[in-house]
Amino acid sequence: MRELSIGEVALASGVAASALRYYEKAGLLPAPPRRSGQRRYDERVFGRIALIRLALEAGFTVSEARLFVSGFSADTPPAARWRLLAARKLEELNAQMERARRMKSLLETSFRCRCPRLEDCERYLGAVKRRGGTRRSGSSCA
Amino acid sequence: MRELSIGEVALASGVAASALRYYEKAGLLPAPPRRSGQRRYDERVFGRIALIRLALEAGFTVSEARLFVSGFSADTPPAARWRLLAARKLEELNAQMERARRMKSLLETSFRCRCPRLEDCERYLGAVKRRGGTRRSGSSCA
DNA sequence: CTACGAGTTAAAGTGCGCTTCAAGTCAAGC
DNA sequence: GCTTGACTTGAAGCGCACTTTAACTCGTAG
Repeated sequence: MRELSIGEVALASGVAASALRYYEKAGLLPAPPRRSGQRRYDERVFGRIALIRLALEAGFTVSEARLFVSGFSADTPPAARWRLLAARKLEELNAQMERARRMKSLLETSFRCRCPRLEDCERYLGAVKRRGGTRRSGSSCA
Repeated sequence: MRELSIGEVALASGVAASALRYYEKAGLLPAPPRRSGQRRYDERVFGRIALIRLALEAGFTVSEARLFVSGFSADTPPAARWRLLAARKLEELNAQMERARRMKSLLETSFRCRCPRLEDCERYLGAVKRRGGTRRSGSSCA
């Protein structure tokens, strides 16, 4: 199990060294042992980093991600708060997926239609908003 | 067709008046006619606002959204750039949905498992990352 | 011994999407 | 005439997630 410098971890993970230091200060990454002042990581850090990136890219704020990874790593589990966060985030993820789905559908439709007027496609948007299908409204977007 | 003040539009749309002014300056909303200096909107603005909010909430930047709505409204259509943006955004939306799906799956699983150690669940995360299923890895997370 | 590259810190800077502020205009009501 | 409240503008401020900067310490190579 090699010991890795912050530069090596940055290179291998694709996350900048400055971001890794920032995550550490923010309580997302545990402070690794130092060799003459320099951080030495072991390979398990990659799992943690992947977890952090997934959470952040899924829309968690840094402090939400902190609670998430700390609750997740089960030392001092603040189970109640963790579950509350998880439940809230599940709803947000559903909303996010729904929005992405609607936007995709709108983009795909307007990609292939030569919709002459904004209004027509807004009517489509309205349809998308309410029913969410890829079906087309009777009135527009040939 | 009533003429609406910015305050009325803000109230009805749920978007702050300051944000509406910002959208106008940013070229997302057309500048409406003024009555003694004050903006007067008609109801069609709500469609535009919904379009803008959907795009922004789906992860478009303001300038992407500007291209999107302007290309969409078909006066001076910069079709090539529009289609390029649309294609790129479709990919991003797919990535976003995939991330949301993975995060959801992780959250749901760890919600109901009393996973004792971070590593085990990271192994699960690895499984989620590679295969993306809700299936469970042989080794962890009872 | 010197120079170099990679690391260290605290603090300041960045870009985005707004929000807030300060100072002013306008129409309506008393 | 005066006040009130909603509006106007440009400019400054904010929160977030980092990045950049400045000044410094190490270990290694020449």
